[in-house]
Amino acid sequence: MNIGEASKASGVSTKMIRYYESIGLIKAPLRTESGYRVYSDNDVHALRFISQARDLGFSVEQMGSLLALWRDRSRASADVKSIALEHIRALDEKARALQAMSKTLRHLADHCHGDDRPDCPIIEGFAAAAAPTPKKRQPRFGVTGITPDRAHAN
Amino acid sequence: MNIGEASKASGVSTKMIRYYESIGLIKAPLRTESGYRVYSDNDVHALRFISQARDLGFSVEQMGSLLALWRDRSRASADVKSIALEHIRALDEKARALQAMSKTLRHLADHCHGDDRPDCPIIEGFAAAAAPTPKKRQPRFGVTGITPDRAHAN
DNA sequence: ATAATCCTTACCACCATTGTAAGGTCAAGG
DNA sequence: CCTTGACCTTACAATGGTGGTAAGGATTAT
Repeated sequence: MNIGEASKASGVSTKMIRYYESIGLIKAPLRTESGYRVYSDNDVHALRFISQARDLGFSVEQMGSLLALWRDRSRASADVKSIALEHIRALDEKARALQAMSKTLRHLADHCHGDDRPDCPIIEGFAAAAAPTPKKRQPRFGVTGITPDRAHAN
Repeated sequence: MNIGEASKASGVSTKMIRYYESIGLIKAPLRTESGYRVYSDNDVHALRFISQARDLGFSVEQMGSLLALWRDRSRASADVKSIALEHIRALDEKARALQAMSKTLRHLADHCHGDDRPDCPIIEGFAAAAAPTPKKRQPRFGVTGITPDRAHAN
């Protein structure tokens, strides 16, 4: 299986497959005479694993630990479990934060008339809410799906 | 107010303030004789607005639209509302996915012996789960709080 | 044989953010 | 008045993931 097929089979772009290899997240596969990477079903498996974990919000770095455990089957499954539990906690926490955001937003939206009067509390809420938060910003979040109408246009 | 004070007052780093200015998200402030940026309370307000929106997961691009609405109070609040609603939807969806993930992980963890036998189903579950998802990857998520033990070490 | 499609590497761009370096400015204290 | 330290200025690099592009070789299909 060459990289294109592996990509299709795993849902990971060829770009990212090579990238993951380059940072040592996956091991360098064998090559054909002519230098083509050759992947096994197992590799695809790993890629799908990665894709999955990525979707779950694991950073590439975090996946390193997970993958290490996966690869080295002799590692104690207790390790896996504890890592997983830690992730679960982080996951839940993130979901909670997300819902809090949603709730805040919804609350504001509920009090926004939705007509053409410019006194929508969403914006006031935004502007007024936060105490100067000197907390270090988390890695960005990007809940996409909003069409900005004039961003960067200045 | 110079940039440092504005930063402290708004919770936005001086770096980012300059960055936001450079991409036109905020307007270039007046300068002193010697070139120092001078900010007003209003500017701090806007910065806090940005900080807030950022925390809620709006991308800088998205904030462009929000900010435009904020600045131009005559714009229909319906615009704001629809943007917010769309964001809420995305937020909820993400939270849902996160919880599904957490649930899966927890389920797997529950069936992981936690001893030193290497047949922990977490990893198998991960690897097996996803159908090849050719969906374009969302901006990353960053469920932080896990210490990778050997990432990148290959 | 040739064309189309794939592969390879090597770059560059993006976003949001932080860091660093080299220099100018300001306020306080000696 | 001069030094010191904290601030400001710009400019440039790096980060993590990801996408794009280009130049050249390999494979496949016609």
